[in-house]
Amino acid sequence: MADGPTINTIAERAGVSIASVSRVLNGLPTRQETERKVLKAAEELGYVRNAVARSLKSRRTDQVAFAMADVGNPAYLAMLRQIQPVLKAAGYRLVLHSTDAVAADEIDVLHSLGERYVDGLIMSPLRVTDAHLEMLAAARAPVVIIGSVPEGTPVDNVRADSRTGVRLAVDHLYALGRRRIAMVNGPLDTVPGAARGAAYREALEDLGLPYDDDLVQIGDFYRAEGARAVAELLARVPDVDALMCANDLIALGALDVLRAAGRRVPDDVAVVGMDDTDLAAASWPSLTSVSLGSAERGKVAAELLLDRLRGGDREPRVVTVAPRLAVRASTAGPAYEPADRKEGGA
Amino acid sequence: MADGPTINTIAERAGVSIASVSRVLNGLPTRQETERKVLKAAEELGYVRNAVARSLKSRRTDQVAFAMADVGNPAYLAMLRQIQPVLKAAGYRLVLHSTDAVAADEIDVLHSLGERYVDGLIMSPLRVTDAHLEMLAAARAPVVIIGSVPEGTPVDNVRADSRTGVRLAVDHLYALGRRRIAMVNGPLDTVPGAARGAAYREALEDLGLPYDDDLVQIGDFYRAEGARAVAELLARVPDVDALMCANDLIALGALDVLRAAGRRVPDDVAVVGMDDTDLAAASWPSLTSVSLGSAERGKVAAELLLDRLRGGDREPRVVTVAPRLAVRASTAGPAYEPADRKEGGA
DNA sequence: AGTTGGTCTGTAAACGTTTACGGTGTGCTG
DNA sequence: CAGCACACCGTAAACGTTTACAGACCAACT
Repeated sequence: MADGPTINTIAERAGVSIASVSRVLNGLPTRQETERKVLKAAEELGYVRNAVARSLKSRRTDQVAFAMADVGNPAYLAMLRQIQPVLKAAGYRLVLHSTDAVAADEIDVLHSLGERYVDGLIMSPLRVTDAHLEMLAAARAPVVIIGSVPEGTPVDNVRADSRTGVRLAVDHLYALGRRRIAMVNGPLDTVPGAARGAAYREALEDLGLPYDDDLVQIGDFYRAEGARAVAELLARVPDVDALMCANDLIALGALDVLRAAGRRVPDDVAVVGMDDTDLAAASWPSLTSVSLGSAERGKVAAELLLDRLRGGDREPRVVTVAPRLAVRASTAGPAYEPADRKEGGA
Repeated sequence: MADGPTINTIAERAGVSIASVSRVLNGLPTRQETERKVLKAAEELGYVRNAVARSLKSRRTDQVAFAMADVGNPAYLAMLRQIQPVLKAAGYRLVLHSTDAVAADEIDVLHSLGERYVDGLIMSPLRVTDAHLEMLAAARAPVVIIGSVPEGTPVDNVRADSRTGVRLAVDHLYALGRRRIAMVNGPLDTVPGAARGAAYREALEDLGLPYDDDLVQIGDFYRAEGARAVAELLARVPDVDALMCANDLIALGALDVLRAAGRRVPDDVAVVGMDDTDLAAASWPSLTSVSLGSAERGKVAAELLLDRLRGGDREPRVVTVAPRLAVRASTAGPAYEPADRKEGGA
């Protein structure tokens, strides 16, 4: 691992100045003869341009960071899957941060923008505190936030619409004739928990269905917790005929419990999940799920950032991605089993 | 986004030289008074050290790259999940490459090591060509390969053991009394396909079971392809009582077809997948699957790389990670349904 | 008082590029 | 043949750090 050749080494060997070498390497107009000598020397030496030195001079790194709350979470992975190719196509490298859902880590990432090791940042914070807003206002590089940020914050912003998402699901269940539609939610002090709970209530009201406290069960966003919550719910309101779950994992837990209790899905109880993760198509019965467009949000975020890196000095933009209901067997019956999707391999 | 303060700005404001500023900022011994002035100025200016300039001088970037074949593939994601925290804890940033399973892209990544934008690389190539070996021999930074690499290649190497993995599964099926054990494989010209096919044959021989061409069906590593393959297989050998699938997705396809054909799992036909992805625990019945230790391979690879970055100049090391059989309901029956795993949320 | 030793600080070079500027040589025109 | 325009090239500065080296200062010793 001896020291590699630099532009100086080439200059010596080719008998020209470093300026000429640089010009050739950057495709600036040069006499053929010089170009030939330089390229020959570079080739022979196995020269590769030092990205760090170039960055120092050019004040750009061709790197973009993506800070996700949790490397394990399928929703963020869906974003990552879309972000990666967009950046790659534009010639940027991707630096990945996992903030482990810790606000302090998110602030750290924003702070580290000052180190200028990336040209921009896409971040999906799980909650936006005042400290976040302060750092965002002072950010030393363009930032795109996936999630909601107050009006007036000087960053581009890509939002989901969980309210409409929940409504799609509830309307769907209503259309199928269900009238005792319960909600199995995660903690209400989380952003998604609160939003989805409120949206459920609204959707019922708009349909003219009574809101019944007994039909709401709070657990957590995990499979086992979801199962526990559904078990309680079934004991309390045996006549429930549909479950709106705040999450695919909760919904999987619901399927476990319903199966154990001998309730048929969807005949006796219909089940809807949220996030439309890979798990939804894999479960059995396959799970109807509300997609909040993680994938698309990732793609849009990457495109917004690229746009800004290309110099757009326009107003901060807000894009809201429309939710979509993926109807499968857990509400619509076996005819909706997806058997023919191509999914990633080996 | 005005130009940020540099060490020079601080020096001026504090009335000292840039050398003193640097010393204070790096915790080298300094007179209290100087230290105070510098820190005060830095604080007031909101100074953040420029990572690029520092890297140029120090010849290290505190970045490590991970090149995975496919951002969508759960096996690589499992590696990523382990690699990320290990690097983060050691103070390294993670640069993520997706090579889209294209050999030329992998070569590109190896080549780009010469740009010195990272201190090291973890790579999981889907196949190792001569071009790979050449680049590896000339690599300008430490590399760890996840996958197999010939003896004598000067890089650390973390291997799976799919042969033993397949044997674990086949032995398990045999112990359950199955004697017509079929294999549903992916293309034989892929590395995993070939290895798993050969291992299946070996395992049967060692158990004294006859190898029967009719019991082998080639499809592809996707769910729909798996389903198609299993349908053909069932038509040809209706008395099959166990399916060894080369992949979890194939196995999910198998479950689809068996259900449609009215065969009970595992009573009539037992099913085993490979890779032990999240999908295995989510499906119903839950899927017995051979884990080839993707997660652990990622972890070990990260640790090996860190070790080398810390200066170890030792021989290249080879670590083989032992496979593990995750027994679930698709072979062992409902008692093995996992109902209580905590999995990632929101 | 002159040396010694020690602590702290400043000057300047270096890391490997890019690029503004001015100099050289060529070929042309008058 | 003098003069000019032009194409090409080299010198040197700059990007923002780290660090080797030497200078300045002070206290203490002979």
